[in-house]
Amino acid sequence: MLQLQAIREQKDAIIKALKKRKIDAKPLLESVITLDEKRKAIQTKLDNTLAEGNKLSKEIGMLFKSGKAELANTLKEKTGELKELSKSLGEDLAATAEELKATLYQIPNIPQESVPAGSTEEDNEEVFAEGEIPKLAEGALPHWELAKKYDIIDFELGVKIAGAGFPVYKGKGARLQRALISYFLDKNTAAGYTEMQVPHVTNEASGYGTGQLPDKEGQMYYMPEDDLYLIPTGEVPVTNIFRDTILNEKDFPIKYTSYTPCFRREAGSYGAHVRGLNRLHQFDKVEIVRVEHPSKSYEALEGMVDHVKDILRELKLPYRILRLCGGDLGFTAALTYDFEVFSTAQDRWLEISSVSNFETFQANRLKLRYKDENGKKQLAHTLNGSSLALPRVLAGILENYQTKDGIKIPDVLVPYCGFDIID
RNA sequence: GGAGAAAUGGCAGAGUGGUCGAAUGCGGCAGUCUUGAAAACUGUUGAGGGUCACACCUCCGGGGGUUCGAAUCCCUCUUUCUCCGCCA
Repeated sequence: MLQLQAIREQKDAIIKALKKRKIDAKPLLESVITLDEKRKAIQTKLDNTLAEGNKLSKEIGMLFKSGKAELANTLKEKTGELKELSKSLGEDLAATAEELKATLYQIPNIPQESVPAGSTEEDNEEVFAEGEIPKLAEGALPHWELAKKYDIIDFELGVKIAGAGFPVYKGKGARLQRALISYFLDKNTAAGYTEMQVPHVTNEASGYGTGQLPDKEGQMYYMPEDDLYLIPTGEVPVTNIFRDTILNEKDFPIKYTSYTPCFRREAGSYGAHVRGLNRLHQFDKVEIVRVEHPSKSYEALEGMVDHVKDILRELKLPYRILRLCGGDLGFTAALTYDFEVFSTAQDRWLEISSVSNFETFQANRLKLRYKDENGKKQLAHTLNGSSLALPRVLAGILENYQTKDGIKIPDVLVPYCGFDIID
């Protein structure tokens, strides 16, 4: 959520910056300003009415004490009027504030300067690429066929138990998943991230805090009986640790990592690109989350990017890094780097990590602040990234490491797996 | 799931109808003292709106009500604790 003050002071600059997202924010911003002015006017009127009422009440109290009951009773009539007035003003105020909030919720984050303009993923900017794309033998298979051949992932069994998009990992497949989770967590904690285990469901307030609500309402599994959402990413519970929090400057940097399953309804997905592990309703992910001083957040973002690079290097997977264009940028992000692994057998890039700086956008919703050196409260910056998402890394490993003898396990994972080939 | 008790500032904990945004202690911050630190002493220290700055307004778990006036009384929801039941 953008800050009201920023909208008031830099309306035109914000409209211009939001054009990178291919949206015309002018009407929204203008109605924010109008609504805010209206809110203030009503608030002032209400405050004055209440102040008058408070004053009268005190006088009445004094009069009763000094035995002037008659005079007190006359004043009571006056307070009755004030009470009715403040009630209706209060209703106006609530309605206006609600409308203002609803409008603010519709405005996405301002893209950072370096974000390229553009509307689709075609316009994303490749900023880095590394790793050899392996030459596979004739007849190399996509991962869903390898999964069947070596009996390590059973998609049909998942359909029986839950539905499409909920695979069952078996034997060495399951062990490889667990190995990846442990390996990622070990890498993250070695880099100074504190491991957290968090709830896999969240309440509505948490959904609003990180921006999944109201923007992505239909993408989350929702349990009406308990008014809870299954988390679409560990970002939600981990970042919400800091909702309604005032930090001290010395608390920075805050670095957390957490392994969670992620649940996504993926309404509207279809086609070949959702085959196998490419797009699932439930998948595992290890997330890194940072809360930073605004002056350090881009340094932190680069640090996170380097960290993910390091992991992909160790796994020896060919990857590239994209800077997302305005049109592809998530609602809440100011700058996002996507990591993609090349799947040789599918001959396409698979997104395996997304690393973003949200600047103050989430912090404003979360009311996540810190006290600066003058004791003034400022919004902190939040960041997060996948480190890493499991299924597509798994797909990448299966496809790129296949040989005629079986699927070799990347060296770094062998100690975690306890075997070096799936055959 | 059943019975009872409770919810107040970073924490602990007073406050049962007006002068209470709230005693006191701890913690935090600043200062005095000290070579430095500790101790001691002094001061300061909740959040939001509003204002150039004041004034002023709101907030004592959430929502509603009684009253001229509510942290305090009533209703309701939520959460926590204790006991019982069930249970990984």
